[in-house]
Amino acid sequence: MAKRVSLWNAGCPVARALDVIGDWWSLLIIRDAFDGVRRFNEFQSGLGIAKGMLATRLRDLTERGILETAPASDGSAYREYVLTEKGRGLFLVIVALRQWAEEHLYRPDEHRSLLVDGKSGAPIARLELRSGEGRTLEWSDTRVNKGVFDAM
Amino acid sequence: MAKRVSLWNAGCPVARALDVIGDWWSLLIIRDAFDGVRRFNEFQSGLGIAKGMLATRLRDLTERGILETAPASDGSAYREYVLTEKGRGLFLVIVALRQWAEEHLYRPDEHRSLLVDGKSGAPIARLELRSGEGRTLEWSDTRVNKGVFDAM
DNA sequence: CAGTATCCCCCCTGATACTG
DNA sequence: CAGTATCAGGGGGGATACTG
Repeated sequence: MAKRVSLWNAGCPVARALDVIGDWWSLLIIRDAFDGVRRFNEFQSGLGIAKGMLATRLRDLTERGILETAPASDGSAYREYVLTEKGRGLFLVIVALRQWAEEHLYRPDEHRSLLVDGKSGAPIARLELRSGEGRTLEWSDTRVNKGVFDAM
Repeated sequence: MAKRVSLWNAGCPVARALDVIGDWWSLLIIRDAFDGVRRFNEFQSGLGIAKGMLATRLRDLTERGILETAPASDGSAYREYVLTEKGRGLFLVIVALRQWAEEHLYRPDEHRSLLVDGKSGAPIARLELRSGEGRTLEWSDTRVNKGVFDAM
């Protein structure tokens, strides 16, 4: 973020997304926020990030509308950082990363945290790509329409 | 990648995934690979990345099993970089990023590329989180089972 | 606890030149 | 075209000290 060259205007949503949350710390902060972390020091000690960096990241994410600050829920004098609706929209990105890592980055016997259905406790299903009508698609069944979003 | 502090062993699949593909260029290279880019110079001119950086990134991604090299398909003397099965597994990560950006980072009238069903040309469906039995879930319906060993 | 302010190093990254 | 080598800078990011 705040990098020399921005791909914000590249017309590719992937590039624009990475322009906003594509640095190494942001998604980890967001992941922690999904796990219920709200306070500065919780983020700091949990991530092992330098305080200055964390302050910068929290400010950036807030400016970009992914986090917002709220008065402390426990009545203390400090702010809490919570995900906005826009921020919560990143949940599927986190899940996709998690599922890929589970399938390709772990040995079967390795211990890891697991995302489960809150009620049943059963693991959630693999994300699937579907057509508008609900057919399951592979990557090779898709194609990218370059900028053909004509001026309606 | 190759950063001072690695979260590889953190027991959180998200952290481990970011450790491997969490830098800014990697996902853009992978996105281009999904779009059919295979040659060094195609990546270089398409991304505007410095040649040295690109060489490093391609090497890293190859070492990590996300890309592999193949002899040029057109008979020329050079290598091509193509996604492995592990690399192709990142497609849903790209799609999730794309969908989030489309929903939260674009004005309705803004020009952008579009991922469509290769046959019908219709846009693909929004990814959905589902329980093992197929029920649609929200973030708030889930919980993370911390691994046995590591905190996080 | 929740930051801000400094210092400073290292490495990411770009630019350029060189090679096969 | 497909890289490698080298140099230079800027800022990411850690450590520490300081403040309310």
